[in-house]
Amino acid sequence: MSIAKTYLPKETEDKWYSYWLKHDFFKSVPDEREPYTIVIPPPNVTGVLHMGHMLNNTIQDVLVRRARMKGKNACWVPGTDHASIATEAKVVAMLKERGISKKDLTRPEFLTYAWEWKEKYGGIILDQLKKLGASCDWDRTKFTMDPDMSEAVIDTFVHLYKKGLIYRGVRMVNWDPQGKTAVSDEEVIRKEVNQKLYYIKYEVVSDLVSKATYHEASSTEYLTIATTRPETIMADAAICINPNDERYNHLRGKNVYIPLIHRTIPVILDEYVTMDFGTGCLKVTPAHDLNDYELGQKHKLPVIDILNDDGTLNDKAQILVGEDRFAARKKIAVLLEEAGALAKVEDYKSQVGFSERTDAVIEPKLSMQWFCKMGEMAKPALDYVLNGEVKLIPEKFVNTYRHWMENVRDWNISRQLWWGQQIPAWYLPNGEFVIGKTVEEALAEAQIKDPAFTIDDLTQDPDVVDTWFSSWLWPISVFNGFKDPDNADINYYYPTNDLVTAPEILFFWVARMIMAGHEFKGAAPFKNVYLTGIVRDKLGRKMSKSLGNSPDPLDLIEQYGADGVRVGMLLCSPAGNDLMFDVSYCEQGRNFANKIWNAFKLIKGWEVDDKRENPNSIAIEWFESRFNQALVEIEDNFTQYRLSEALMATYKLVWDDFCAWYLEMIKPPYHHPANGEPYQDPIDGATYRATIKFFENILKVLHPFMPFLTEELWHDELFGQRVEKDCCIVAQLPNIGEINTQLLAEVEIVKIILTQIRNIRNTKQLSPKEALELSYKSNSGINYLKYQAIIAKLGNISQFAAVADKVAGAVNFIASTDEFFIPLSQSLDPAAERARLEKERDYLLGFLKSVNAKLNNERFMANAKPEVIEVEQRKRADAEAKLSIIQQNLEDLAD
RNA sequence: GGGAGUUUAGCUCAGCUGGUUCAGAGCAUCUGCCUUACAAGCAGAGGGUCACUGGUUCGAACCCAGUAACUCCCA
Repeated sequence: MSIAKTYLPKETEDKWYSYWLKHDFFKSVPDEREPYTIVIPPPNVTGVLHMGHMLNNTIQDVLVRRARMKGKNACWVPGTDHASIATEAKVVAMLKERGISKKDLTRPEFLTYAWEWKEKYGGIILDQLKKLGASCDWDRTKFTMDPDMSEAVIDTFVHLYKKGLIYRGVRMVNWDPQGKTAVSDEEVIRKEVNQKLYYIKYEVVSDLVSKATYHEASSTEYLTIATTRPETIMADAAICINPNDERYNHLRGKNVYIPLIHRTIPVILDEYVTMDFGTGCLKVTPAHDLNDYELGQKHKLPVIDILNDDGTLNDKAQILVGEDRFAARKKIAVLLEEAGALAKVEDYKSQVGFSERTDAVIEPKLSMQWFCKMGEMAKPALDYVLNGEVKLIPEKFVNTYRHWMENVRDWNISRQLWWGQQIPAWYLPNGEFVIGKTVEEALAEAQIKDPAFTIDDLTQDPDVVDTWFSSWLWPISVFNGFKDPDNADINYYYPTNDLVTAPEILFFWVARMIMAGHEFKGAAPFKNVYLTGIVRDKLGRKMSKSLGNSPDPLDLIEQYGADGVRVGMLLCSPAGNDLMFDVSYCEQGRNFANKIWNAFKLIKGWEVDDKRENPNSIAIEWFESRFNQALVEIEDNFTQYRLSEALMATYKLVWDDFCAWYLEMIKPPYHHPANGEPYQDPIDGATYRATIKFFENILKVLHPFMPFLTEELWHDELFGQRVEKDCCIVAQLPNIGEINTQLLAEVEIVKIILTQIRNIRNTKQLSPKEALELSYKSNSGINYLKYQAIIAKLGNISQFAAVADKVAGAVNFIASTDEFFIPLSQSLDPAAERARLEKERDYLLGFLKSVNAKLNNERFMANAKPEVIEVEQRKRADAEAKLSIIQQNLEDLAD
């Protein structure tokens, strides 16, 4: 059977993924090995795979696969979160399509539909991850609303309530009128919006006579306020001026009428008001603005809420009742105009909050919510990061983290939704509430207050807790660490090792997981947090569905293969930096896979002759050293979580060192007899076996990056018979062996010699087929005879000899401090030769000057470290040696 | 307005404690090659005022101060 000309991912990916699954290679159970654990950042059940997931999960899979190959018991726990708001919105939309309205359903009916939806769509994203090669232990797949996970949430709520860390209070919340729920500050996206600033005239109440009995136009006085929200004037509780603002001295202690509704409100004084913004008069609307609320509290102003939950005006507004807030804004502007109360309208830009989930404009709204106190919990969570027990990668995020934790606000954990864990609070007929894990427990609590209470007296709070209130428990709850806190899994896997996530949720999620870890396990949930960047397009725009600038990850896999895409993602993803993604990176990944495939094809095609001598011992020894050197680099990069650099080191090892140099060195030559068929020599057994060993080791190193291709090749008969469970995925990474640094350095010089020879061929337009003669004059003491075979083969050199004197009339070049000569039939161009030599001489003279400047500087000699001085001296010696050669050549040219 | 970060080749990025021939890598570009593994390839080459201005130092891409542009977070 002939081997395909290029690597064909489609023929291998599904095959090996099923094979891995069938043999339980992803499965982890506690044993005596060291554990390596990652819990997946659970994607939303509403989601489909996007480029951010691709990046994030590629990184996790690379880390997990590598740990597995280092002999650790690797466990990657997958799962999804229930995403209250997003999912409820999806379900509501689905019902609407079917002509069902949420408000016609009971809570259990609605939840039945929601679970149906989750069962149908909730697993899509996990199935997509399989295409990428994710080696999760699927038997451990969790969902944040699994019964045990929900139980942990409720237990936690009760626990924190009893500790006094959860309370109920009226607060100004970010209200999403479309989702009809409060959202956290972090879920509000601020955008600059073009608005209008309305200048509205409030009539000052005359203190002489009541307006009804005595009205004279000339005596009417107005003050003007500027607002972007004229529809809220009906909720005004006061007008505030700065006590230092002399313009308004005369207004102190007075009252004004709200236009249109003619309600009287006082003028109050507070330094909070900015004198030079607008008119310097501020309308105070405690129900509809956070700052106004605080101002209202301070001055004991009434709170008049004129908005319904859906953003329409209620009857407290008196006018425009039932109108949407934005429609009301337009209409009231007209009404004010007609009433002569609108002084002017200006264009104005300001920040407006939008709901991350529904994109509705957030309405600040007072409501009764449940809160979790953060202050006490933030302190230890900050310490874990500051003292390095939890490492953030890259480190720059420590500052951001600290800033947030030092200014943390209490966490509003209630959501006015049905999809999620219902808050375990029950209200009594008198308005008091009790907390209990179950209604029975709640009843017991209630009966402490009054033994007469029965279950019928209890009404459960209809709200659910925030989804993050589930996911902050994730690293503990996936191992059943709440119900059974001493079980084998949690004891073995917790704390986990690495968490890979986006910086955007450093606070929402990472910080809170650390808090929960401390509170419930007394230990941080992970040791390292690797923060990935945001995937952007090459214009730097964030990839999003609405922009349509995001490729479909599954299409990419289809086009470039999973391995190609994985390589492509990693090539452009330094930790913590956004990455400018472009499909050309995947193309590079695919090309790399193809390169490896072709190296395989080459080796596969060789005929072996065990009777032959091994002519390649130097090449083999060299590659072995080079391979070990690369292993050190790669290990070092992984230790520092520099995954793209680890990949690049691997890439160069394979492409440059193995394919371009090693394989070319050992490749059996072709012969083209004058009469007869061309034929290739067989390869000797020693070289063949060494090469296969190298290749197998390379497959291991590549495996975490390119699992499918490596597994496919691993099972080729080239490597002998494999038993069923002998797979690349569970192979152990090679140990780092000896590195012969002298050999490595000398081969670098040999490479320079070969590059020079090729260069000469190029510039002199000599065919690679035309053999050349090479002689050399060694000053360095390098034994070039050792490398004669390699130089002869790769340079197509027919004669290679040491000479005592320079060869006249030959092209020459310098490698290290040694001189090389190639006699050519064509004569040299002395002018060009001179120019080349002079250029090189000038460079060396300049270089020497700078080195000498250092060495002749007393303060350098006094201050620099001895090894630095040594280096400088060697630099001088080398430069001087080269210069003398060039000088000599120039003189000879002059003769 | 407050805080953090970034700025190095056409693009994406390395450059660790200031000192290796230090100005690098990959991609892209250019030139020449269909050379029996690979044109998704091979061989070679070009490409940079290290954002700008000062300072510290024997020595600065690196340390300090200021300036500019961009990004993010908070208000």
